[in-house]
Amino acid sequence: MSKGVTKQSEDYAKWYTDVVLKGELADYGPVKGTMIIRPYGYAIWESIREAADKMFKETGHVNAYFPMFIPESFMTKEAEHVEGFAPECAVVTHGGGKKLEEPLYVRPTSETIIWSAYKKWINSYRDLPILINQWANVVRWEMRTRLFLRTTEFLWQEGHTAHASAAEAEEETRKMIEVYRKLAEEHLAIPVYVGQKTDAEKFAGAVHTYCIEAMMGDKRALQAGTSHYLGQNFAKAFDVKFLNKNNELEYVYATSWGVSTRLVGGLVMAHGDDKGLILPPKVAPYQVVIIPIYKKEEDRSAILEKLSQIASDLESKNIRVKIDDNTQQSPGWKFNQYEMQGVPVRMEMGPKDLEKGHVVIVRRDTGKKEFLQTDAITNTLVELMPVMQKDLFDRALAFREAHTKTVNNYSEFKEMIDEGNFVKAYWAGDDRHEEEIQKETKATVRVIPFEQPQAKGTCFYTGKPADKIAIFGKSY
RNA sequence: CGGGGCGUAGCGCAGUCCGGUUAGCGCGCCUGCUUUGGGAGCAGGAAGUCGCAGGUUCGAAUCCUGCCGCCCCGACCA
Repeated sequence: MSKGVTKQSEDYAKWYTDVVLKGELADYGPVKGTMIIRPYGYAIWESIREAADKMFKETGHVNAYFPMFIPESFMTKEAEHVEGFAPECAVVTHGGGKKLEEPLYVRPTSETIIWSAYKKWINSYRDLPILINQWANVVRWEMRTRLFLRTTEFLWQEGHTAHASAAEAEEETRKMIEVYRKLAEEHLAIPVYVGQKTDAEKFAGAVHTYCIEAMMGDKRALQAGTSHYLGQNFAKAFDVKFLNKNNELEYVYATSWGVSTRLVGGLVMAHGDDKGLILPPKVAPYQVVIIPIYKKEEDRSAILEKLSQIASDLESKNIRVKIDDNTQQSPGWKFNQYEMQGVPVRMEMGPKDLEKGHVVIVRRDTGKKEFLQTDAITNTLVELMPVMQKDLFDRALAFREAHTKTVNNYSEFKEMIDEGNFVKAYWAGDDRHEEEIQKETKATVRVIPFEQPQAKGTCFYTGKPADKIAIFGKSY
């Protein structure tokens, strides 16, 4: 196995795979498209999960769990939904050594099984809203898979809420896309465009879909989270009605929303460089890795004693620390390994440092080295963590802004897309126009941002008056 | 499903065209000694149904036939 990772400029896709495999985030499973999430990668997912779960609870949601097996008859109840999902579903036909009377779909998402339960639970407006989230695995038989970004089985959370009015459900849909924006920007340090999907890109079964959309290091777009306003589509399919305050029967209004382990892939591609991963402090399994350097046994014990003191001091301030005193690898090997794994800060201490009462600190994002007096370590690092978190966000934002171009006509559009940019332009086209553009340029409307300019304009493609701008890009 | 490529040690590969002793190399792994401030050195060692099945041949990783699997590009995809 070669030492480093492929350079981004040489082959970005290879770079990504190298970082994920050699950084020990994940490995391939035995079945095509499946993924083993290794402890280091899983720790990153756990951090994302904890942050998200906290926000869900703060917004009034509770967790529950629904079965993985869905009767075939459920899947076929919502026409658009079945059309969208049936081709990519795994189906169980046998159980207990016998052919099943009704095939069971392995959930690709849980709207159907959850709404079949909501039918039992909802009678009156007094039963609403229901604000349930579940953490689960889902299966989609994808043709082309990539670790974290698109795998046959993946982990995610799916919120499924039921409401007594369209307005309330719409408010929930918006509230949750805002939760995702915060998760991406404040926790993962990934800047995102927030807005609405076009009809061509929306969820199968939704009235409309909101999303957060991020730019990766190769300037391609990654859909990082979605929140769907489902209207009464699933309530009608599963006949879920409630008595409103006027004693009238009405179909229930629904939302669903999710983020997945894809976010881990987004994290890799939003911040990584030629040395590997760069983790924002908030998601890093350990924020500081401490590497002792010594030759003689007496140096070793003195250095380790000092370092464990420093480590427990940092831990008392809630900084996650790992001391690597493994003697099998050289310090140089460790430097490279932890850089590949994106640990925010490295601390070194050798005999000379111990003598002088300082340590060496190296920031992963800038590579800058500095000496720190031992009594200043804790305060300095406590202050450094939020600074690094912000710097990473700012850097990603500056990169995205530098590669988002505004255009006024189709030839400019093609040129800018060809160079790999996001394109921002007035848009009044429909599904058909979008398809034409995709055929010619591979780019699609990633999102129609909520944030819009005051002025109206002219659609760059159809020439019609347009009151919205859209963000186009090539996507993962 | 169409086009291209690849299956040889845990990983990455050479050897295949043109059949011929005991199938090599790098990394990793094991043992020992020396090392440790940017992927350590030396010595020794373990590890292979050459993707599977059949055929040709005195002899097959190598030639022939069939099959299986994987990767890349395209189609497809929240």
